[in-house]
Amino acid sequence: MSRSNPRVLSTLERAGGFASAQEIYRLMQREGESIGLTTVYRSLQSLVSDKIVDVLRRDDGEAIYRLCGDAHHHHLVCKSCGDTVEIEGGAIEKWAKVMAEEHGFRDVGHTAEIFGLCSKC
Amino acid sequence: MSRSNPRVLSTLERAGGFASAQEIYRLMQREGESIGLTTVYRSLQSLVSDKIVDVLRRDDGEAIYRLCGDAHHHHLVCKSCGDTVEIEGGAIEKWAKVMAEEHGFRDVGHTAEIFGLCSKC
DNA sequence: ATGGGAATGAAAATCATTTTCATTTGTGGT
DNA sequence: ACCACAAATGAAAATGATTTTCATTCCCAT
Repeated sequence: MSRSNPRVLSTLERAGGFASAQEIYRLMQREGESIGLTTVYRSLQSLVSDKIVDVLRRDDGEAIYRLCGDAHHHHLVCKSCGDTVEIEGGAIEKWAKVMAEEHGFRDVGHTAEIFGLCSKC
Repeated sequence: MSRSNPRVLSTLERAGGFASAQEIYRLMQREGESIGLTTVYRSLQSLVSDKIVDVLRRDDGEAIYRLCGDAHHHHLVCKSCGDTVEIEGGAIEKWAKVMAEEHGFRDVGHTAEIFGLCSKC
């Protein structure tokens, strides 16, 4: 396994806590930091599995990485400007639990996301 | 511009109203239909711009096309054997609608999936 | 028939992401 | 200091979805 390169995290923070791997890489290059694209991807993967950042997808399929708090939450994403709101999903937790029980599943997790156009777009 | 090849739409319907371009292509091949991958992509693009189908993204970034107005459902997936159960998600629909309204979003859609271990695994 | 625009698809190009692998760096033990 | 070994790095190649190019085929109105 590999641990995250700290400069990647700090660049993501500097980018406003929301950027793609390619953008982070370009940003670091532009600022004279010497790093390989591979390391950027690896660091981001590691941050994701450590639950320090979240991954979402842009409309064009590119992955965007986003710093997030540790509380379990869901996202409301604007498909035009990418603006994201963290929302609470108590109803979902309950739904997932009931559905899982109903079908004999255990050890369950879930994903849920809402996307649409925000008031500005 | 190009118009959609009707066999693409009928294959998407036959696939349960929910599939990726590659899947539609493979399905058509398997059933002996002669078509090029390019035509599948072009037809899907055209269906999307005609608002006959919707496009979403899988977690891996692959685009999945879904018939609009299709009664949609969610999935309960076993992370060990991959077995999938289609489940109903009335609670989610309501949740998504409320959350969207609360934050001034419109034209919203959503994704939700539950994963865990099925009774056999 | 025939000329022109639309449709088609094979092959090449693009682009994000992952994998490979050889090299460098860091660390602990002696 | 020195050596061995694990972890980190990054260049280059591989992968896989999607798009573009372009030559060919199809269709339809004249």
